[in-house]
Amino acid sequence: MATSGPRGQYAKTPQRRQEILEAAIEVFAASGYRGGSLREIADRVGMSLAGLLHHFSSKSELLSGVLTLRDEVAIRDFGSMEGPGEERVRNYLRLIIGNESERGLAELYCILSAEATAPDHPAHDYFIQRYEFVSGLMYPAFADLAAQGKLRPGVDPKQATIDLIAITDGIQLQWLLRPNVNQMGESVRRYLESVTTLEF
Amino acid sequence: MATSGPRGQYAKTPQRRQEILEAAIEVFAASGYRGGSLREIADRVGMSLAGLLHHFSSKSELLSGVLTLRDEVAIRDFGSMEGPGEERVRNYLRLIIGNESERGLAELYCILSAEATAPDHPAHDYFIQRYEFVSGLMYPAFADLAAQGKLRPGVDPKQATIDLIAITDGIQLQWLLRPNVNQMGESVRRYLESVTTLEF
DNA sequence: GTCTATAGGGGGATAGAC
DNA sequence: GTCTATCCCCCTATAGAC
Repeated sequence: MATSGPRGQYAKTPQRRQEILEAAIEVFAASGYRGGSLREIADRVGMSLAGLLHHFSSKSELLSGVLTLRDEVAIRDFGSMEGPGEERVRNYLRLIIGNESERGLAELYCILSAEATAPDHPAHDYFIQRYEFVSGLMYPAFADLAAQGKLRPGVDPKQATIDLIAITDGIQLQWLLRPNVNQMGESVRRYLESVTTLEF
Repeated sequence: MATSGPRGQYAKTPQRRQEILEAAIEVFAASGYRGGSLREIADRVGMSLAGLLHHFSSKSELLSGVLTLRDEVAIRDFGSMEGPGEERVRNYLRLIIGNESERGLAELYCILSAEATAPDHPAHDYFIQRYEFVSGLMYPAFADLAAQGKLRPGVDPKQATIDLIAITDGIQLQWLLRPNVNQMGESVRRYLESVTTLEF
């Protein structure tokens, strides 16, 4: 066993793995997990199906790789996880507005989360945990705003967390179906202004 | 040509068609259009694949049948399309609350609408038109409420229409993934109370 | 109206050469 | 690390008997 440095389990060809993951994101975004095929992903990256399966030993493992990669990027983009409530909600809105220029990413989460409502879907547990993660990030933010008197009267932090996530997911679906009709950030901004006394 | 009575184009075995459509709803709800198979639908209704294809000549035609059937039911359930704004938003909320006891239906629309964001999906145009239909139903309701001074200051009827649909779709997805966490009607009710001066 | 049989394609995954 | 060849499964759809 070599020392667990950069030549560990996944040191074979990090670059190749990255290419495969990016192609997989495109294909899964367009056709979902069920509808997307490993052959098409392999074609896009210019290799054979068997070659791809050398790097990811099964379709579901490739999906795991995609989700892990996206989590790393998203967590980095979000910025601080420790700041005050106001900073977090502003970071959230900034992230949603940023997604307006990444249609493929919105497509990916839209189709995967819908597929993953089926209990036997390989990403079922992932999406449940993802909701818990986002809730666990935003609920304290709203609770902090409440403590500072920055929530409007009658607004419950727990409900606000649920509804913020709902309007985010819903506007994303709507944006994908009718790209011309609205901008995602506007709906999320309106929602945040409707539950807080802040301006965004 | 017979007179266009009950023995028209689709009079062969209306009951058989109905059974097939109901099985198709279950299968498409669980696995989506791409993931659902005609064989499984045929099995559920206790007939062969070829037998099924005698009633619906292709998979996409079966999907059309499902969507048409659901539209008929939904339009009937919604009630009056002509009443004042207040009645319409109340009908909308009532419909959403009613859906809480029809999980299969929520699953169906959730997965099909996500799949249908792909331009080549057989239900792509259907879901675009569906958004236009619902918008065309609810925008006049909010506009009427605005004219009666029943919208809160700063609320735009057009934006309210978009956000109402967004929160509805989003809370549905969330409900499917974590059924224990919330009730769909509550989020929609909260939204309606946040944009109007009415009580629900 | 329903069936069996079959065509014809695409899917994920493995074996083994290089 | 990448390939070709192959296995076996499931898919939609059609042909034709009953």
